[in-house]
Amino acid sequence: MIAEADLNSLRFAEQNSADASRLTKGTRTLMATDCTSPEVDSKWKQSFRRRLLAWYAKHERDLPWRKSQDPYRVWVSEVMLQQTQVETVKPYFQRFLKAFPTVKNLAAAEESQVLRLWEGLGYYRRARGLHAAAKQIVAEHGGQFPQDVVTMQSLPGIGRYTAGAIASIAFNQREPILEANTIRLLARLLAYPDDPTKSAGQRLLWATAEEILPSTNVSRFNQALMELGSLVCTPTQPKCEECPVSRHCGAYQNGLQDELPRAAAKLKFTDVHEAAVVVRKNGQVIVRQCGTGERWAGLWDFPRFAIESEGPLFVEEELIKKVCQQTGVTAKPGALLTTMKHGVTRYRITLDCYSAQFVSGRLKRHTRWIRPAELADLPLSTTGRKLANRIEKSVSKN
DNA sequence: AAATCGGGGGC
DNA sequence: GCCCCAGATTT
Repeated sequence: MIAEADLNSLRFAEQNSADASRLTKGTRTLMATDCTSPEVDSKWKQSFRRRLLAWYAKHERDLPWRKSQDPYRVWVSEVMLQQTQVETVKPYFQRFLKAFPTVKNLAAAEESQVLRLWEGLGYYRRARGLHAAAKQIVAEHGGQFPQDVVTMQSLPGIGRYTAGAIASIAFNQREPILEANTIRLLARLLAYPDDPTKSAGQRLLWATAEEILPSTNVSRFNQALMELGSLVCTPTQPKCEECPVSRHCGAYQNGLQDELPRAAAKLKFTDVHEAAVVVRKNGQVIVRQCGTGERWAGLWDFPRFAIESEGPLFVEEELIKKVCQQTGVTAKPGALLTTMKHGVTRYRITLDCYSAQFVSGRLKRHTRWIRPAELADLPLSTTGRKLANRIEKSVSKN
């Protein structure tokens, strides 16, 4: 472990103002504001670009969204890749593009179908935004994907990164990107001593991402940055001996590659106890569609709520009351079917799944009876799907 | 500036 | 268990 004093002793620490024109190599500043000739930093950048692109020519992965530069494909892939790993996205991307090959197909789709294909990817707001944006592109841009980043960022789900990614990757525009891989890579390159995800670091790294861009080949350059971050400049045990730009890297030159970037503060989890209830009547069960503003908006779910009370009797009472509140129906809770533990952002949830028998009452809006087999057509949350599969099994056994 | 939104995979 | 992931949006 390197002491904080060592990190702060880096030349970089003195330059914490957002000045991306100071790219460090070792302890020397290559782009000093005062006396360095423009040629030096120009050479540094040229060398960096050339080595990066040469490396990428050898190591570029064959990813499904790289088969063309169709902005629609790039867009869908970038949205799916937000906070989601490449390997996870691959099969979703293939299915999605098969179902909706063009922006017009997507715009014409039912939202439930879009969500069904998104099921399991998480952050379902992305799917709703993608669908809404597709409609907007058809309505306002004649089905043609907009080419400038400002217009792109007016579309739901497209922020600074995604706009820069589409503009550069699909249209080869000189627009910077900054995301998980390149935050890590650039933070090491600059030997940035603080948490690079905080606002000061973000300002600096965005400026750096812009500064190092070539004037041509931006599409490949930005992808190469991410690829290098993903394959070589990894979070732990970076493969610096394989890195084409280790000679440009402040962290490596100072032996700090295992210490940087500095980790973000850990967020604390809150334990929550929830229940989901399978209310049965005549071989059907109750599901409800989550409304706007709720978690999982647009998805369907079993009656589900937080459990406040302790002890089986009190819990049963609470189940009855909250099922009625949510569905309008009175039901008698039965067996505990299963318990699942899962995480939703900052919550650690213990989910108890109960069976219950319909007693009386009529369903509220956005709530319906359904045969378990038909649940296959509805978008559910991951835990909802697991529970649904369990029900179908027990039905087919009986 | 900080909180919120999910879920899977790696170690 | 904990860390991490081709971030965006709201407060």
